[in-house]
Formats: sequence, C-alpha cells, structure tokens
Amino acid sequence: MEYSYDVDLEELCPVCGDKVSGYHYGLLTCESCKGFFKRTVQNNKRYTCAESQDCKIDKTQRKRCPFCRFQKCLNVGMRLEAVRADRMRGGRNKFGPMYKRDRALKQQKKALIRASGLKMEATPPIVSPAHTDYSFSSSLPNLPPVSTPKSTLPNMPSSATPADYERSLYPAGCMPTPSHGPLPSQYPYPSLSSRTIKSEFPDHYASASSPDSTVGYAYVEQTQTVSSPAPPVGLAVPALVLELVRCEQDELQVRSKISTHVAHLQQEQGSLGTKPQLLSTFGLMCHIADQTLFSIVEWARSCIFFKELKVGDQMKLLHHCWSELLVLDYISRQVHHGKQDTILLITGQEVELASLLSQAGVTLGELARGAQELAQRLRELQLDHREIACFKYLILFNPDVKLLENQVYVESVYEQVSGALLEYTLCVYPQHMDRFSQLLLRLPEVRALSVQAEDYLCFKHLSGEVPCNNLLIEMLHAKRACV
DNA sequence: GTAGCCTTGAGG
DNA sequence: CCTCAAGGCTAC
Repeated sequence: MEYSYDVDLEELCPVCGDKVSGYHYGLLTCESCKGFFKRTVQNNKRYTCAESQDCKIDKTQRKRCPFCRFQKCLNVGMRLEAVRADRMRGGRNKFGPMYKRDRALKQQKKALIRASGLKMEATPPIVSPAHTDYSFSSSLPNLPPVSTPKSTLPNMPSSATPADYERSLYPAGCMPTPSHGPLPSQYPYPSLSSRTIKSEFPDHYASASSPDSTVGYAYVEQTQTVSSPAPPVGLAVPALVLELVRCEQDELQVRSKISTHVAHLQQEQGSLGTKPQLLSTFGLMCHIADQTLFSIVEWARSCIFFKELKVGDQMKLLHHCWSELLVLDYISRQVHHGKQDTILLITGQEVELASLLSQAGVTLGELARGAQELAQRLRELQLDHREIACFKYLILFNPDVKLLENQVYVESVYEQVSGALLEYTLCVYPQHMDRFSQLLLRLPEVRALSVQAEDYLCFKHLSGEVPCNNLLIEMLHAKRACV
C-alpha cells in the first residue's frame, strides 16, 4: 500500500497546489491564495471568466482567471466570514478551535496511516490527544467510560428535572410511547451556516457556492454492497462504529408507528364536516416531519454518549441540530431508496418528484432539488449504513454548540466518532483514501439544507400554514430564541 | 493585481 | 511569555 502521496497532498494548497503556509480563512492554503482571497473579499471584487468558468487553477496559471480562482477558493471551503469587516489585526477568531480539531484529526490520520502501513491487521486505538479519559475502549463494546477527575461528570440535572425536559420536548398530549431501549437494527442508517454568509455578504457571494460546482466523485468501481460492506479479511470494523449502529432504531418499527399516526390523522380529518377534505400535502408533510422528529429525539435519548449528558446539555444539542438530523434522515432514506425520480417517505409511500415539484412553491422546490442532489452525491459515494450512523453522532455532538456544561465531553465524542469513521473508511474502503474527507464535506451541505428548511418552515409558520402546535415549531422557536 | 514578508494581538 | 492567523506593506 502506498499512502505517502496522500500525506504529501496535505502539504499542498487545495486551490493552486502551492506550498501551504498555514491555516487561512478556514483551511490550509498557500500565502498567495490567502492574499488573493483577502483582497477579493475586502474589496468586494467581481471577476468574470473569459472561458467557460472551469479554468484549471494551479501554481503557474492561478493569475490567469481570478473568477475561477475565487470560485475554487469557495469550493474548497475558504470562509468568507473569516475576513474581518472591521479589518482588526492580530488576535484569534472563532475558527481557532476548528483549526485545533483539524490539526488533531490530521495527526490521528497520519498515525493511523503509519500504523496501517506497518500492520494492517491491527486496529489502532484512536486516542484524542487532549482528553484520553473519555476514549471509547474498543475491547469493551458496552457503555463508554465517562470517568473524569473533574466535577464535569454528565449526571442528573441540577436545575432542570427530567420532567421539565419531557414537558419542553413533548408538548401536552403528544407524548410518544416510551422507548424500550436500543433496538436491533434491520435498517440502520466540517461550520458555516449559509445564514452567516447571507447576513454579511448579501450580494453575489451568497450564491457562489452552488452545490453543482463542487467536485463530483463517483466510486463506480465499488463492488461492495451499499447496505453492509465487509472489511477486508483480517480487518475489523471499529468497535465504536458497531456500537453506534447497534443504537440505531428499527426503521420498520418507526415506519409503522408513524404510518399509523398519519392514517389516524387523515381519518379524523376526513370525518370532519360534511365535505371530506384530506390534509394538504404540506400539512401531511408537517405531520410526518413532526413524528420523525419525535423518533429522532427518542433515538438521541437512548443512544450511547448522549444519555450520559445532563438534561440541559442534551436540550442544547438537540435544539441545535434537530433540523440537520431530520434532513439527514430524509437524505439517507433517498440514498437507500436509490431512485432519482421518486421520493420515499418514512411511511413507505413513494412520491413522484415531478408531482411534488409541480405542487411545491419555488422555495420548497429548491429544497427538494437540493436534497435530491445531495442524495445522489452520497449514492455515488455508496454511503453505507455505518457511515450514516456516524454522521448522526457527528451532527448531534456538534462541538460548535456553545455554553454547554460539558463541552469537553461533547468535543471528545465528536473526535472519537470522527476518528472511528476515519478508521472505518480506511479499513473498509482502503482503495479510496479520501473517502473520509469526501464524506465530511457532505455534512456542511446537510447543514445548509437544514437552514433552508428551517427558514422555509419559519415562513410557513408565520403565515399560519403549519398545522398544529407541534414539536417541529417548538424546536424552531427554541433555536431562534438562543441564536 | 500579485505574493512574499512584516506587524499585530487574543488566547493558550 | 509564545503562537499563529488575521491584516498591512511594498517590490515587482
């Protein structure tokens, strides 16, 4: 196995391939692209491309087309909001912790590559350098050791009670049936909000990172099945990944629960008044999303790591990521469904994309199309159920959520899960060295869709079109309140 | 306009 | 203190 090329690649600027001089505006780039990006954003420059907007950008040709160069800067992930509006010099910005995580991850990856290069059959433990206390023991596929010398132990809440929590998450009369713990699984499934961009750059930059302009990646020669790829002989799926998969809910049970609920609703609606009137498509979708959200909350509350947190932190995390988890759930289903022209609902119903688009307005249409594009990208990557399980944890344990009582723990879980996912991709897809980064690049896209979806939902709510006072709206309010 | 080098200053 | 990612300066 030859891994050295990959290590070398990391030292090169992702925009032009020149030598990297450090982290600039969100990622490792060279000095010239740093300067170029700064000049462009600070001076609000607009370029045009004399060719067909796909000029090759390398060290020798980077000066030829600033349009394509800037486009590439955005595509590889340079952050507009890291350019300071007030031009203040020195100091640190909010990306500091992100750079630190990225460095740690790169170290882990290097160590892993070294280890796998030397002895592929070993499963090297992923140890987060900063806080080893939390590391998941791969020899014990049980509960994680949540031992810490400090008093930051995730425990019972001090101020809020579990009852408060349930009241806040489950509106009166909407209590779901209690969870019976993790169920055996039959259908198991890097932070820039577009809102930030929009608020600071209301002009052409907001639309600069269109999803179709990112690099496509099709693993067409992949021979393993989508549902359960087997690691090469002698290699083990990391214990943590297996544990995460074990905590997944049974899709069929969730489906039947939600289907029953929705059928009941439609029956009720139909029996009201003289003219039987079915729920509008939008209303139906809201109910389905609402019920899916219940199941997501139920999943989170019973899942490893999360249930160790105090209720306050659990709520903060959920309030922050509920829409991302909903979007991921939806996208995962479409990936598994595997059809481009129809959508599979959690209820098992299949909806023609064309008919949905014809009924939907512009915003919803854009959302549906965006989701379909992302699903297709993930389908090309042959995203498997174990990776989806990891995704859910990477979304839930968002290290960027602030004011957590046990921030370190959340960061640690994030690092452990990303480490396990990295290890898993290297073990199971050794021929695709950059699969891990390709996967991680999809998470901001999930987030972007979730922001769009939230905005849309908010708009519909304000215009009084969202059916009942449901969990969906409550989450929306909770999040907007703390932003 | 580009890009290499310099200065700055919050956070570790 | 030191670090290092921001902005600034300037010859090309």
